Amino acid sequence: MAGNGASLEVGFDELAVLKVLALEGAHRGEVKISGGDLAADLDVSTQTVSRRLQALEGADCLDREQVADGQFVTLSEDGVGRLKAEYEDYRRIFEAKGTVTLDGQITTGMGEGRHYVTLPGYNVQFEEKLGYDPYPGTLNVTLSAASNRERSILGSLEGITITEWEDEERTYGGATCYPATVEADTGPTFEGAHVIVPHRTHHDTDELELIAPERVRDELGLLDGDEVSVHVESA
Amino acid sequence: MAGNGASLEVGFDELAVLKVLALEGAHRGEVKISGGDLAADLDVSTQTVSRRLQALEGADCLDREQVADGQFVTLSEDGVGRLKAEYEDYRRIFEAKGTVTLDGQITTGMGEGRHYVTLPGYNVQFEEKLGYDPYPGTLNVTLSAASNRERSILGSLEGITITEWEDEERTYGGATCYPATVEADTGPTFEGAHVIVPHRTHHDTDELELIAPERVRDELGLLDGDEVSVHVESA
DNA sequence: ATTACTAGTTTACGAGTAA
DNA sequence: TTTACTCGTAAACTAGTAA
Repeated sequence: MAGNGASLEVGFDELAVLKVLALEGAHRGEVKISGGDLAADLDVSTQTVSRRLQALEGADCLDREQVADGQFVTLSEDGVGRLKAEYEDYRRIFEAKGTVTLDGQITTGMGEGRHYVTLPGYNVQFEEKLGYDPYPGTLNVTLSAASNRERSILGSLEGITITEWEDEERTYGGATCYPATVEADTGPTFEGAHVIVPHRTHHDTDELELIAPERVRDELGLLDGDEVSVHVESA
Repeated sequence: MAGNGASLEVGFDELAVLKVLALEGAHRGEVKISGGDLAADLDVSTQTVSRRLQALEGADCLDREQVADGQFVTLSEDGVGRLKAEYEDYRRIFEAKGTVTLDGQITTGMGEGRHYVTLPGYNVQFEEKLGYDPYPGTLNVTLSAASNRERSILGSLEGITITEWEDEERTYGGATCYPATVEADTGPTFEGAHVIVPHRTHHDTDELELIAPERVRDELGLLDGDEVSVHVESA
């Protein structure tokens, strides 16, 4: 925490400046620009551009060499990295990427899965839409911190929708299924499972639930705590 | 200018919200989220999230349906369009796009090109890196307003770097070359030329300089004012 | 022409509160 | 729990000036 002068934070506004600079080629090498040009592109004042460039320089996102009528700017590795992270986000959004791999440990759920999977309103849909009658129980995986952060990528995949239904007593919420392959840390894999994501569930869980025609635990010889990789595909 | 309540402008901060929503799949259909989750993702307060969602809704970037414990959000065509525009920018930056076409009129430069092209420090590099000894002179094209705006895309193409050099008197700056094909308005084309962009040049010029093994003007029968399309490729 | 400082104003923020 | 108000404060903006 060196006592740097002012706001050296790189927010979305600063990122926009980086992007414009990269569009001019500053990620590839030295590019000459003037604050006025940037100001016009970004629709802000030249003073604001000046400040944002200082912030970016202070955050080691770019190097500058000022001359009489402008400045030469080169994006640093850090700067390009930030842009690349944004780019990766947009790719995840628009290029329905084929697969996502999530890592975690086998865990024992609270038995809810077993109950729900056997309910007729769901079971009929599983047979119809997934093509099999699931083993009465779910394989639960506690995701690693990194994978849990990636969990949201599932939303960008094509899923198989299980619609909500009701009986005389209550309503049962819908869910989305994604084809998945379970790979045990020790080598063997199980194909033909599905990740099932209930629509009405707390977002802040780090558990992934899967269903399959057979009991995956038995097929792969999995015990609680065993590491697995779940390869999720687009439907 | 309808007297809308407050700041309905969609800035980069609001765009960031759109992006997070899209990562959750909101560009594909209804997605359930809570302001708190978004606030955590974006590292801002829930109040700010609330305000930004209102701004995005006011700008017709998304539709919302609020329920007791959160809200269902769907990105509108407008909202997805804004994200797509961003994505296109990032693609231009990172996916060295194959070709760019710039249009303009043939013009007579100030003869500087002829002088520089023949200097030994450059000539040696041309032979080595481009594979030919250029005709002693440059083909100058005054770009149309639209093409001049696209000129910056060149920076995102892979180029061939001509390094700076010096003699006893002074230093000669570097440049970047891009393979190019010149297409005359009348039909004939010349392949095997190169756009040359000096590193130390004013950004605000609307002239494009090309070098080639032969005199392109003669090969294509070009006169000042003739319209040409320059197809620039990635090296 | 630039860039960047200081000063004054506006805008955006987050805490608290209500529904 | 939610979402969205009000309100006091803090941050960011633009205008003007200097280098």
